[in-house]
Amino acid sequence: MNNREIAGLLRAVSAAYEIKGENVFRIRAYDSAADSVDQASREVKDLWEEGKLTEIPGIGPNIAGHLEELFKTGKVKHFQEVFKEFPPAMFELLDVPGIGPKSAFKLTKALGINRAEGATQNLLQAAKTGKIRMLEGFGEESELQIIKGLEEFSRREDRMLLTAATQLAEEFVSYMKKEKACLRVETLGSLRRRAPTVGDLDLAVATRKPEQVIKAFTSYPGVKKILAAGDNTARVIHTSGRQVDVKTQTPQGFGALLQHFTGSKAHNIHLREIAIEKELSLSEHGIKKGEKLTEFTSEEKFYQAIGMKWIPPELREDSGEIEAAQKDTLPKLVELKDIKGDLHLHTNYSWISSHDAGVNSMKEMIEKSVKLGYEYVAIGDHNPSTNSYSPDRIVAEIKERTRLLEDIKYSYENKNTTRAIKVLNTLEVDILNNGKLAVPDEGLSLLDFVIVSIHSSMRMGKDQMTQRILSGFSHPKAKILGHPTGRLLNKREGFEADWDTIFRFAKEKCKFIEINSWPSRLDLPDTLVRRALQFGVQLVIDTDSHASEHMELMRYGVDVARRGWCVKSDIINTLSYAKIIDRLLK
DNA sequence: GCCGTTTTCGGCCCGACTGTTTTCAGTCG
Repeated sequence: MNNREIAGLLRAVSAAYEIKGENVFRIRAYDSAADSVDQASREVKDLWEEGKLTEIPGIGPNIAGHLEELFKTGKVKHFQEVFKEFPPAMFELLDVPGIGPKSAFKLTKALGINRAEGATQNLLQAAKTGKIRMLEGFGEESELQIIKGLEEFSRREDRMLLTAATQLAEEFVSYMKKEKACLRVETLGSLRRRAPTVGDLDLAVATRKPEQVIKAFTSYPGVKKILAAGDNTARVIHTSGRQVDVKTQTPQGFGALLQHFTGSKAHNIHLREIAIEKELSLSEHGIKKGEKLTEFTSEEKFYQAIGMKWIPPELREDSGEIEAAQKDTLPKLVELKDIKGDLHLHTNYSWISSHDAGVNSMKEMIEKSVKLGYEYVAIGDHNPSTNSYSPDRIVAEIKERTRLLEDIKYSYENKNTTRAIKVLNTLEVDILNNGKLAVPDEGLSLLDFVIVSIHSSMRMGKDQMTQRILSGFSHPKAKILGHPTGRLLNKREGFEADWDTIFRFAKEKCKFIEINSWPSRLDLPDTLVRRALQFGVQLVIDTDSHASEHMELMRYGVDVARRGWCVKSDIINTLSYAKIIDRLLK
């Protein structure tokens, strides 16, 4: 059972307890345990094997005992006992927008929908035949809401990639900025925290005329449906099917609004607990002491008022940032402008490549690097296909490519102008199933360094995969482990490996782990980035570009690094050329 | 059910919006 499934189970228990009228704090305990599991940097099952279950915040002796039983026997008797009173269909409805535990229970019970299979279809059928409006506590409006909710549920897509969310946000922000009543417009939520994927889009507007802002927002041509519109907030569905929320606040109170809706939920709950000790109450309106509300124009002042430094949004996940802000020990996070070169690119160089080639020439990729103001760039490609070439031929191909690159490189490295740039010769080389590299030593020796990656047999067992990676990574020329977990957001989980062992190895052998900036990768994931830092590992942020314009995606890799608490010195491609070749070529 | 550098008992985050209610419950973030 993976973390997502475990979190789902804990949420189901919470829902069941809610209907049973259990103690609200017990209900909340299961919810917060679920959130905590969702956010864990390691598999909960692994932590259990190491006897560290209760080190997960929100998991105490009781839930730990249940999870222990789950891992040992595959089920939890107590949970099964709890679930027994409820129609299995109920738990299927919990993910439908607008339906919470109470409604899910009432509906399934009253309509006799029992089976989990087809639960949502059966509910839709009941709604469309007017059965729901007859039930006590429901009416015509709620029946309509349920139909809408079910329709949204059935066509619900994955969470947006951060790139898509950024674009959609820009569309709304530029529209809202044209409305005179909007004094400031900012993004909120997971987008502002630069999370790898974003569910709903949240916007904040500073205004003295909220009604005008809400009107402008809900009448945006890209709005397909208005879900809610109050005095100060509104919620709509964009034509793309995405939900977009707007919240308004006066300029005097804008800092508190930004803070509140940037979240995360766990971060805010922790802040409010701290505030209570100071007899303060936090909300999106400001900070209350007794009945007296103090407003804040900026987040900096808001955080200051509760005794801590301003916290960069990327860190607001309640994973130690609040304590660090109180002690003024927050890291100075790496920034895009610190990056001095891209080390993982692909060109259209003509050999039969093991994987997709790029679309631009070596020269075009170098030109783009110059435009981005880089000091150096490593020109790479996938290794020649082992299916199409003999080992000798692979070496010959690399010789030929190296010769060509030397010529191009000469013209750039000797330019006595601002267009000068240092060029490195690299390849992304497959780590084969047996742990060997897909290029013979003689071929590797022609290169400055290589990036080694897994592109096949990703379902290998954890121990075998770990050994495979260590074996490939241990070659003296192998300096960077590319897109380490192999995950593809919304498509494929990363493969299993013992990351602690790999990080320990990387630290000891002076090897580097990649943060791949490709929007559907963002790999190493931020939680593992933070883990790597604990082992003293240095990382490299690359774009893995297959076209020159992809090189502009570097900021997304920087986002990941920032969420992983990286400072400049944790990232090797912030180093000068003289220093980085010392790391890569030695 | 969790948690503790004042506590191992007695606390536990805050508010907006909606619909179906005659004053509040449910859901959401």
